[in-house]
Amino acid sequence: MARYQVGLETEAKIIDATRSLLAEDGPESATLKAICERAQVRAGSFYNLFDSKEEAIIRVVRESIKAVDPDPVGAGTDTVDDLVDAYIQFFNDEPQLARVYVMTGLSTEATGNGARRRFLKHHVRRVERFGDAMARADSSLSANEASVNAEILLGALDGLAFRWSLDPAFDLEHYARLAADRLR
Amino acid sequence: MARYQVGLETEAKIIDATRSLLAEDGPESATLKAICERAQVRAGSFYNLFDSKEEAIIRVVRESIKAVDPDPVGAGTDTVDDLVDAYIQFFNDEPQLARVYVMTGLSTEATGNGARRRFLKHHVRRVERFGDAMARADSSLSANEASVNAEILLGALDGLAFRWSLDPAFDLEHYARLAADRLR
DNA sequence: ACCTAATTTGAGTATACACTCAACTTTGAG
DNA sequence: CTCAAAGTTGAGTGTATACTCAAATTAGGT
Repeated sequence: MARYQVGLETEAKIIDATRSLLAEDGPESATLKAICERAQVRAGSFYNLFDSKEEAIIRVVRESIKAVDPDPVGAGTDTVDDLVDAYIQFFNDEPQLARVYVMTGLSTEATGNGARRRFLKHHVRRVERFGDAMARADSSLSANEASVNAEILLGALDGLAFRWSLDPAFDLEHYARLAADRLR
Repeated sequence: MARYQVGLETEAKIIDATRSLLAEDGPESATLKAICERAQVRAGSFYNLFDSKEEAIIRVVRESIKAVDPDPVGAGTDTVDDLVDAYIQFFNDEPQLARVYVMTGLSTEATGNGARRRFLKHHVRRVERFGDAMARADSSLSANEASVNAEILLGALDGLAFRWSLDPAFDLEHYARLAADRLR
């Protein structure tokens, strides 16, 4: 039989609870008890929908990784500015997911050891996209040079994003644009 | 009565064990059991020397924060290159501590909530030092401009260091120098 | 209205964790 | 050598954690 509406809603409540907990205090605080309390659900209900706590956390982390780079199969038409704008917009529009991205992406806990590999793969993909955009903008750039430049720019963006996660008052948008201008 | 030699040695063994565990797998894996096994010490001995597991971890984290910026009361004579060199040297000479610096600095777990504040304070101090060096090198720079530039350069360095922690084959030295050249 | 499968419940299990302590051993200054 | 303090031991405590399951309830297609 197909799934019921209530089940889908419960699932959404659990994911919402997990996301907000991860964003507020990191993976350490996203215990089963905390998730269930916030979602207004009992443990048995959780395990009727998820195989493990990890599963819920990984879903949120994947969601955040996906959100930072919304169109990974882009036809290769976006500019560096487009990509930087998308990055900034992600932090403006989805600060909760953005915090999850920085905290769990950078922490390698709670999501087990595979998280490192997954995040690295994601990073390599992004370097490619940025590198392609850079090569398109400056035809005198070799593919390798473009890739190096992309690596540096992405390093700077991620470093500044971490800085923001330490102190939400940090004007990420301002600094990210400055960094992008100088590392073009 | 003064402390015995054996006690000091045990303390060192515990700190060594804690540091290597933190460097290998992050704070999550640095359990009391793991620390004691690696240090070849029983739990009671640990608690004869440390008030809590936290204490040992914080000692190592402090050690790493200190090592990244060895002379914070410098007489204001170092150049940006000096500072970047010191950063690179830290990662070359003390890769274990460097991993702890990146992983725990960026993760905010295991060391409680105060870790964020402490790390931010440390960061602000470093921005000042880099900013001062930049202002010294280019007298046309206002204090504020120098501080902004320092923030961007440090963001890039930290982002690239994180990249290295994901993949030890990443040539941090190369990229860090390139970033420093372009963000001077 | 009926009936099956989806969903919920909450008490219960197993385990890993940080930490304690009373008895014992070792250290090293006098 | 003596002896008090420093250090060690390891079984034991309490607690938080992730996870289970049989029984009860609810959803929704027919």
